[in-house]
Amino acid sequence: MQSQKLHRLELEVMKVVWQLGNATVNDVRDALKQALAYTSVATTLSHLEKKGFLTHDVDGRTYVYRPLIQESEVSQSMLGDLLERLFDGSVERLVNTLLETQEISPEELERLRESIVTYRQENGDG
Amino acid sequence: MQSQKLHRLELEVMKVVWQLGNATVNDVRDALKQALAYTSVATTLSHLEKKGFLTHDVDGRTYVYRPLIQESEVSQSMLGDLLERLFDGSVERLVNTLLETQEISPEELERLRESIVTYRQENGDG
DNA sequence: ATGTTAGTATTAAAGCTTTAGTATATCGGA
DNA sequence: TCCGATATACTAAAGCTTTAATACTAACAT
Repeated sequence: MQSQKLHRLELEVMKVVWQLGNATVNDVRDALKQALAYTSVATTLSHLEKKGFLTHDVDGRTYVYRPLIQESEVSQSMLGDLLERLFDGSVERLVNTLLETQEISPEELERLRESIVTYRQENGDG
Repeated sequence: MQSQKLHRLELEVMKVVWQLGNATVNDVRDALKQALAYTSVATTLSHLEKKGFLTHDVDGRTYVYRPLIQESEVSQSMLGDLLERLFDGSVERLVNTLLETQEISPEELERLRESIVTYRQENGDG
């Protein structure tokens, strides 16, 4: 697996496949918000397979694609990339930017705090 | 200002200009890690100016570029975009991904916790 | 058997960023 | 004044993703 970075359309297509578990061209096409020609979707799936993100099984004439990489791996990779490029690797700066710009409910803030505390405990406090 | 999303090279160039406050083509060229022809940097600066991210003053024959947009605006915009596209807008999922994948020191974890608590207090606790 | 339909394979156009060559202008020194 | 150096302007090639047309193939209904 190379870069684990996906472009806009590639990511949207992968999201559908992740969601459905496996998917044909038509499955993906139907699930996409964006209206695309059948062949556009097929080409994108081919690309993703060539890049190693997907593979397919054959069902009659039809290819049934399934992921070879987890959504979490891609999310981690792309988030890590943005962290470096935009925030010079500073998690603190990134999180503070989120706090400043996103509307976060008190409940979610509390869960965030708990996540951090839990994580801190699990990984040795000092 | 349109999309506030910058591509790889555009972002690297803007980072230099933000850092220096203002910059000539040579200033940017010297500061970039990547070796590029003078004209490549000049073209990129022109593009950024056409897109409204920069403007320039004239000093003799030389253009001195300066930002028209703050780094924080771009960071916010691009992070928000990733949040939507990768985490369906869930700050919690994004932050948990950071906790799982990034090496965060106990000190930084503590500062993160404090940021969240402070932010929660400032915005009405429930 | 055969024609229609529904797949995939192949090819490439369109649209974008990156990269840089060439042309042109101007400043400054001999 | 004239030449070299250095600056921008203009143009476009290279490399990439997105998009889709066309060609090809096989299944299935009649």
